Amino acid sequence: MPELPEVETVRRGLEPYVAGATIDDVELRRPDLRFPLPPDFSEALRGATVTSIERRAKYLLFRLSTGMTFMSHLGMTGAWRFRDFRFKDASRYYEPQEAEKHDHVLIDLTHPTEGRMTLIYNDARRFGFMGLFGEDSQSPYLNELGPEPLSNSFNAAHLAQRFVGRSAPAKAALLDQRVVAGLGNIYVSEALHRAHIRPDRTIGSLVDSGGSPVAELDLLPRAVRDVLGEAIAAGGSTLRDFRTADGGTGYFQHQFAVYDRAGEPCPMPHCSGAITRIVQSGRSSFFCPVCQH
DNA sequence: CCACTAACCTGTAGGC
DNA sequence: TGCCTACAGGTTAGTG
Repeated sequence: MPELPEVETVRRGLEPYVAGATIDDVELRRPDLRFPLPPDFSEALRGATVTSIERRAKYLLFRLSTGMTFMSHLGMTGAWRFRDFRFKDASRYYEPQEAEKHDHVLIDLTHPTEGRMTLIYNDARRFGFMGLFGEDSQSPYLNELGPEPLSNSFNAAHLAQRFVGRSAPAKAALLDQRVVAGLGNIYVSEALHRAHIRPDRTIGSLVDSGGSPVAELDLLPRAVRDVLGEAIAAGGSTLRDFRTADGGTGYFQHQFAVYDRAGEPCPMPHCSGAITRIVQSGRSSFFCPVCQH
């Protein structure tokens, strides 16, 4: 499900209700997610106050008053939703409900002004996982990540340095979280289309003999930033089951230029191409064979 | 180090 | 309706 824009949408949805809230209780209904939960997981959370919620790449980071950080990765189908039975705002009232299928972790919270609520982690495929650490650098998941794509450290010079002399296809290189952190299958296709780079192009060809980025590679960081920024503004993309914490959907899927649009005309102005689907390392890529090279 | 495949797990859509 | 196959937004372990 979630790439960077969807995770950022979740973060923004949780923040007003979870930041400042104290964790009263943790219930593990099915703790065998992609990786085992830390043994002291529940104990570390119980009684702590969530001081802030941050995002790094596709990871949600709940900073705790104890100095620890509780990390959540949503995998393909992970979602956090509220079962909030005492919100002060009546328009946000949800009926108390029985746990639903694939509800794996339940966190009871009390917020000083918003009241009590339960935060529920649901994940049908259980590709999501959670972690607990004191410093980000202690987390093996975080400490090898490449730059945030919305930060200044993500630029063409960085990509040229990572791409020089390598034969991997552009698609695989941008999915590699060590190169740039937060892109997934949708936004790689969209960004490569904007930068006029075919997903099967060898990345070494994007660097000239002096080690400098060629013209298309110069376009790529801006293309990535633009598409992610627009997707965040649209609340992410809902293909099948992505939901914000209050049950809403994203809207960016209506603005896809290429993703899941095989056979449709290329939306690039003055381009006569038709969107084509190919499979790379077992996953779909979409591109325009006319304006991407 | 690099490139590629298989695996993890469940649900759904489409063909017959 | 049932059965079968293909595919799905991610990441890691294992293989050359």
